[in-house]
Amino acid sequence: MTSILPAEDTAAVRLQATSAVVDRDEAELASRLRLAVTRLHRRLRQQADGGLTPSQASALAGVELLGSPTLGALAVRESVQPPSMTRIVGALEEMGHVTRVVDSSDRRVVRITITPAGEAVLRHIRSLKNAFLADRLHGLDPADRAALDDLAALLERLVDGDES
Amino acid sequence: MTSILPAEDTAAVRLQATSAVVDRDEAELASRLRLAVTRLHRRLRQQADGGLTPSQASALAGVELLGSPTLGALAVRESVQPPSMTRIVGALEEMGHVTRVVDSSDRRVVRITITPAGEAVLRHIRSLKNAFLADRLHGLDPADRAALDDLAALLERLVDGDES
DNA sequence: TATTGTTATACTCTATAACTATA
DNA sequence: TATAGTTATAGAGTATAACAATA
Repeated sequence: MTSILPAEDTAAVRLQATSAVVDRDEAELASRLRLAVTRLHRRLRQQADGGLTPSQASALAGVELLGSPTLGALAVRESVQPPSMTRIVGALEEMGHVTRVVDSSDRRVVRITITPAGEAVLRHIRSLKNAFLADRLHGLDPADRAALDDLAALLERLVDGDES
Repeated sequence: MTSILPAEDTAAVRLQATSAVVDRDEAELASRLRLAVTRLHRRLRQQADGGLTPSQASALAGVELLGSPTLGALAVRESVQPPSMTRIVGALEEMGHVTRVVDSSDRRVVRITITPAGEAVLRHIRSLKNAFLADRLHGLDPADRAALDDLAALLERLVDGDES
């Protein structure tokens, strides 16, 4: 088993970096990440793990994480417009994975709550071993998995915004 | 400036890992990556850097990387079906970023070649400093950027498949 | 017959605009 | 008037099926 990480050391390059070089490198890195994410998304799109599309799975995880968010708050987290979230939540509700409850103190507001069935689906998704990515990751040594943990954390922070 | 990478060390967890735990961790990691990529893709979708959609930019980069690939080979790399690639390439051709040339030895085959204008667009995209991701990455210290370079390489390998 | 790519058509996801209900 | 969410409609991206050209 070989390491999934490239062997080359970039320290020498960094030592001679000027500010302009740093800016250029950052822009190039951003471009690489963007292209890789675009292609990976297409691969992931082709499978509906646990019967959910990627968007539905992401929204359901968001409902769990945020804890009965309003539809609007969920739309913000998922970077979609409210009408799009109405549709996604409608599909999840039809499958019995969430409930939509009108807020008693402000009846314009709808709160989305995950159901036990929804929790079960999330557990199922998180345990899938034969999905595209799980297959790619299978059998990595601990060092590579640690790097991947970092990568996942990084991607999550990049999406959520960097308030630190 | 703080490090973009998480501080916690996962080594302790790994040391006590049994095979079953490793499998479960891999599945969970795959799930995290999938959800993060889904949401990040939606953020990236909202901007058309350099006048290209993410799909067009990815295909154009693929043409440059593969070096005048056939339409079919490009479709495989981009994980889309041939009819989809016909459309993407058609758009790129209309913009003058690629040319479609019938192969002389097998006239069923179309070779896609990047034009000087296409190369210029790729350079432009790679130098954008105010795109969503570039903005997120701006100001990282060299150590973090080095880590990010590795993570980008890892992400690219995950998409391309792991033939090592 | 098999293969490469295109055309025709339909589906999914998301967006904007207009609307309803509530504040 | 302003806000939260929904409905109506349209656009982008991709897929499958059927087809044309070539091998």
